[in-house]
Amino acid sequence: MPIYALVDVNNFYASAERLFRPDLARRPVVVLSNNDGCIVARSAEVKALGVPMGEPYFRVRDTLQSAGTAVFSSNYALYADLSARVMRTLEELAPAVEVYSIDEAFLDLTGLDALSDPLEFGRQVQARVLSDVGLPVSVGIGPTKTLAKLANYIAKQDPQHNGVACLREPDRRTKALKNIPVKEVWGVGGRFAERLEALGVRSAADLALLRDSRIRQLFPVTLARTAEELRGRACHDLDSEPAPQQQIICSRTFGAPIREYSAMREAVADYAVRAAERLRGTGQYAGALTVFLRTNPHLAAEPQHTPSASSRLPVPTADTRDLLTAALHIAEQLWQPGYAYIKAGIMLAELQSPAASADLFTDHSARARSEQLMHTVDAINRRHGQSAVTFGVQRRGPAGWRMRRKNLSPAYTTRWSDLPVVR
DNA sequence: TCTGGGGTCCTAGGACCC
DNA sequence: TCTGGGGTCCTAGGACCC
Repeated sequence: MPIYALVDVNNFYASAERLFRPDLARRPVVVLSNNDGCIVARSAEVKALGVPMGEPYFRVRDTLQSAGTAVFSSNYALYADLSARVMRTLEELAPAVEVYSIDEAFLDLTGLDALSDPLEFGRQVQARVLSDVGLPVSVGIGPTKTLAKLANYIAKQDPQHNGVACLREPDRRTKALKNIPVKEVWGVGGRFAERLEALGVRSAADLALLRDSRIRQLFPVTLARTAEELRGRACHDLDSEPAPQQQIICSRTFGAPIREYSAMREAVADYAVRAAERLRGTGQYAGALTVFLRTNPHLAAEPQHTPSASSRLPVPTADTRDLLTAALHIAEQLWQPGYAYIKAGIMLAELQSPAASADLFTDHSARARSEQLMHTVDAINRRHGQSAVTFGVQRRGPAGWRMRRKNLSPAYTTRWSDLPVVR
């Protein structure tokens, strides 16, 4: 029988901010989304205040302030680096690891000796990550990924567990699942939960007991798999080598609305350049590109415009110049004066390997020159900072549309000038 | 004043083909 | 009044995840 663990970092972004700020150990901490818009991470103290995940910051600003909360803008350079360190440690502890998100990983523990005592194994994982990286993790263990996720939920729910729980034994499982709202099950979101509750399915145990034919009749097959996993039969294998990415999206809300095309052009160019960098990072070429613009949907009284358009690239490419040309061409067609746009974005699709996109008519020497140039640009920017080399249409320096990040912490671990100093 | 960003999978329905 | 059936591909929308 397979056995999985789900390990995740507690309140990851908030814990990451605390790592280099021991003075914040007992203070409430929140981290905001891009543009300092929403709450995306909360320390335990903030959760206790009843501040929900995803809440717009301006609505809870006063509450947070009077509790003496330390507020941070998202610092992805820091989180990505710490995430990589956590994953490296996990890879030393388990034969196979699937990095599932920036702050969590599934471990395949099948056949591991440590499993005679799963809880002890979980405690070892906690201790190792804490000593290697300095971050607190929780560990859930179960015979399927869905049950490992649920065990992780239980581990966090009840302080008695100290962040480790196991759902391997069938009879313990039946009891535990009764107390878990169906909404907490991995794969059951708000919509499905509502419909399930209308059918009288309130707990994870209820879902496990729901007849398979009934589920398939009313829901997509994905939910049938989820229920099967709750019953202890694995439908999802560990995916330690994920399939190549299918699309790349680069989009941002602006720091202030854009009313002039010249500013939109700068923004779209900026996003296209970033999307292209990320594309090259995957080693793939893009065959199609979409641009979208959006006004502010929260301002119902204002005129709304949310145009988008795609085009297939003449030849699949990872060259920033090609992607810029295509993106700006579309943006120009989408643009209509008289609107206050608050967001724009680029999507790259039909990603494919360079080999797959070459044919009889491919100009291989032009391709080689393009690859070399882009490689050089990327290398310089990696070494000297993201905008050491920019393209003509990109704006250098500040602009009103750039994202707000008022409370950004230093890039402690990835930039020499930001290295923490001990006095 | 202030409401994130980046992904995947599934399904239904239309277009098209034989 | 009559106007098949079945297959494949694509797209849009909706659901989920973090």
